[in-house]
Amino acid sequence: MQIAQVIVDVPTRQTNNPYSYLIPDTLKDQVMVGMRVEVSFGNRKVTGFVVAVTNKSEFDGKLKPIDSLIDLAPVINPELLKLSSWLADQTYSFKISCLQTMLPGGMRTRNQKRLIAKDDVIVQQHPEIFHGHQEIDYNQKRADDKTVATVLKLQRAGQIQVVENLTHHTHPMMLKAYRGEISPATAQSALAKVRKNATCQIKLLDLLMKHPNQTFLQSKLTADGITATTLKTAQQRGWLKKTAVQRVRNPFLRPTKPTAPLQLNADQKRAVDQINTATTQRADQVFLLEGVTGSGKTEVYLQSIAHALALGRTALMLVPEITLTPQIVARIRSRFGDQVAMLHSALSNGERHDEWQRINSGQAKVVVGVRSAIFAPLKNIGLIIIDEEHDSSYKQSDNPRYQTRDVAKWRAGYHHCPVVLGSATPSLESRARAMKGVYQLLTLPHRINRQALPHVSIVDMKEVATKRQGILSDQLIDAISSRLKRREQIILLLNRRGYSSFLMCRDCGYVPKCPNCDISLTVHKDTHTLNCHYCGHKEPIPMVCPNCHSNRIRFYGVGSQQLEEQVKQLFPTARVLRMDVDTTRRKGAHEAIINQFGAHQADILLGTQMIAKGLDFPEVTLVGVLNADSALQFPDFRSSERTFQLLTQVSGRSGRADKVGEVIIQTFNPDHYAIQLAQTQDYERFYATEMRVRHDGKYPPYYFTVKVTGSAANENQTAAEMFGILNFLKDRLSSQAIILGPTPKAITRINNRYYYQIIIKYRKEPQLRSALDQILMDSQKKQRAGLQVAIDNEPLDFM
DNA sequence: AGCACGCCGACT
DNA sequence: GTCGGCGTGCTC
Repeated sequence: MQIAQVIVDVPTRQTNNPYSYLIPDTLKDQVMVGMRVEVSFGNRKVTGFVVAVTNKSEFDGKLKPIDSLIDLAPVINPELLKLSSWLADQTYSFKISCLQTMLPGGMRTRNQKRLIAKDDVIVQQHPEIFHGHQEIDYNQKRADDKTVATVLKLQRAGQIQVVENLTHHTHPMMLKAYRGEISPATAQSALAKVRKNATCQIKLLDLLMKHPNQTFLQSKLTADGITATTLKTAQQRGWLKKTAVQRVRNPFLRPTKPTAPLQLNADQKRAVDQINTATTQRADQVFLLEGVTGSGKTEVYLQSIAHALALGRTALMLVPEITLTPQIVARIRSRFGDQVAMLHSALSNGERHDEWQRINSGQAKVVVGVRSAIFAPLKNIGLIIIDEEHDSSYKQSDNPRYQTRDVAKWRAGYHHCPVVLGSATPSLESRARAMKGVYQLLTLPHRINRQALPHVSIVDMKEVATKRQGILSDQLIDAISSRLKRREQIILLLNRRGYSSFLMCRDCGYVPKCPNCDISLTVHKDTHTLNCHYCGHKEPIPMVCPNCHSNRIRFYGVGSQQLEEQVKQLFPTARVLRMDVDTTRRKGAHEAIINQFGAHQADILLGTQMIAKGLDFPEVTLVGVLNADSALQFPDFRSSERTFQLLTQVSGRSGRADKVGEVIIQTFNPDHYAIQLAQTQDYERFYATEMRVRHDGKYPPYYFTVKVTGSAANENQTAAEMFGILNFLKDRLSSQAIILGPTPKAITRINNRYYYQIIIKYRKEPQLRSALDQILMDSQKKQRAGLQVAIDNEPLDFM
C-alpha cells in the first residue's frame, strides 16, 4: 500500500508536519515527491505538497485518500525540498510557507467556493446571500460573520450545497487565432469570386494561398489590416477556423547582439582565476569581491559564469530589486543568449511562470533575478553570484524572513560550488568574515578607465538661510545652471525614506493624522488626497484647518513632487523627469523613464533611492543629494552604514565616461563620519570606524540578534503579553544575553493594531532556539485573543 | 484556517 | 429546561 506524506496548506504550528494520505489505485505510479495534491483535510479541501512516499504510516487512525493531483511533474525537486525544511527552521516559519515561497507567484492555488441553493424557497428567504440567484460564488473572507453563520446553518440543514474547487491562479495565456482551412487552389478560386474592392478579403485569401494550413494570430491579422468582420465572414465561408494558441511570452523586449568577453585587467583576471579554480575544484568557497564603482565587477561575473557553463554547469546571479534594469539584463543576454532566464518582480505571473518552466526543464542555464530567484530550480549549479550584496532587498521582510546570502551558501554547500558576493561597499557582516578568513577577499581597487572618482563637496545646510524654504543650496543651484548651459545631465536624489510632505496649520499647528495609525498623512497632489502609507486610508485635502478653521493650512516637508515643482520654477526651460513610487507604479514606467533620460530627452532626473543604483548615464556630470542625513535620524544601528553606502553609490553615478563628475551633498550633519568618509569614498576607514561603533554598542557583526514583535488590537494587552514573553526569555537564556524591551515600535499603531518589540542580542545561547519555538507555540493559543507574534532572525533594523 | 465539541448565562 | 455565547483542540 502506498502512502503519501503531505504538508498541507494550513499555516499553523500544529499542522507544521506531514499528514499521511492513501494513494488511490488510480493515482498509483503517478504521485511523486515534490508534486502538489488536493486532499480533504478535516471538512474542506486544501492543497498540499507530497514530501515523501512510504508504505506505512505513523498515524493509526483511518487514512483518507488523495483527491487529485495538481501537477503532472514535481514542482519541488529533492534539493529544494531539503532546503525548505532548513529554511523553515532557520526563519521560524512554517514549512508550507517555505515551499510556497519557492514557487513562482501565480503557481499558487486558491480555494474557490460556490453555493448552490436546494430550491427557490431558500433563495427567497435569504436575499442578502443569494440576491435572487440559485448559484453564487462565495468568498468566506469577504462575508460578514452573520452571513458565515447563516451559510453554515443552511449547509448543515442540507438546504444548500457547497462546491469547492481549487483553481489555478494563472492559466497559460491564450491568444485568439485562426487556422487556414482551405488549399491554395480553393483560395485561388475564391479570390476570383470576391468583389474587386473587397480589399480585406483579397488580402486574407492572398495570405491563405501563400501559407496553406497555417495558424495566424488575430492580433497579427488585424495589424495587417484585416478587419474583424472579414474574419467573421471568412469563418462562415469555411476559409478559416477559430482556434487559440498559447502565448509564448518573451520578457526580453529588445533583441540583443552577441558580445565577446572583454579584455580583463590584472585585478579582474586574478579574481576570475580564483573564482574559476573554485568552480573547477567544486569548492563551496565564498568570495567577497570588493570593487569600487566602475571597476568592472560585471565582467568578472560574466567570465566566471562562462567558465561554469563551459564545465557543463549552470549559474545563478542575483541583483537588487531596483537594479535589475533592462541594461543589465541585455548585457548578460548578449553574452549568453537564450540560455538566460530572468526572474524579475516586474514580470506578470504568466511570464514568471514561463521563465520558471524554462529553468525547471533545464533549457535555461543562467538565471538572473531578484531575491526570490535564489530558489530557481536550477540543477548542477556551478556558481552563485550576489551583486551589491549589502543591499537590503536581499532580506525578505515577511515570512519566511530569509537572508538571501544564507540561502545561497546553503545551496552552494549542496552543489559544491563557490558563491561570489560583490559590492563596492560590503556589508559589515561580510567584510568582517572576509577579515577573519571565512570568506576570501578579492579586490578591484581601480576604475576600468582609470578615471578619477568625482569631486565630492559637502554643503552644510545649517548655514544655508531658510529663504526659498531652503531645499536647494546656492552651490547646488549654481552647479545645476552651469550643467544646463553645457547641455550635460543632472541627477537629484531626495534621500528621504518614505519621502513625504504633510499638512500643518500655521495658526494652531494641527497636523492631520491617520485615524487608524500613529502617523501623519502624506499629501498627494496628483490625486488631491491625504494618504496613509501604512494602511491605505485616504481623505480629501481640507481647505481650512479642521481644528481652528484657519485657512492658513499649508504643506510642509519635501516630497519629490514638491522638489519637482521647485526645480521647474528655478529652471523653467529645463526638462525634468521625476522617478518615484508614484511615477513608476505602472508596468514598464520605470524602464521608460530610464530610456528617456538615457536618450538625453531630459536634463534633470530627480527622485528617491531608486535612481541611486546601477544606472549608467555617461552624460551625467552632476549628482546632487538633498537631505543626505535623513536616514541618520532614524534610531537604527544600520543607518550610518546605509547612508555611507547610498552616498558612495550615487557618487559613482557621476562622470562615468570621459567627463569629470561632481557630487554635491547637502546635509545638516556635515561632521558625521558616514558623510565625511563618503566624501573621500574611504571604505576602509568607514569599516574601521563603524566596527568600533558596533563593538561598543554590542551590535552585529559582534552579536547575533533576534527581534520578537507582538501586536494586538489592545495596547495594554500587547504590552502585558510582551512582558510575559520577556520574563519567559529571561528565565530560559543565560545572563550573557542582552534582552531589550519590550518597547513600543517607532510607529506604535498601524491599522488599529499596537506593535511592541523585544530585541535579543547574544553570542552563544543554545536554549534560544527552543525558547523561541515555545513562544511561537504558546502564541498560537493566544492568537484567538488577537495576539500576533512574529520572530525575525537577524533583522535588518530594530525599528 | 475552519470546524466541532463542550461548558456556562438568558430566554422561547 | 434549551439556545447560543466563545474557549479549546483536532484535522491524516
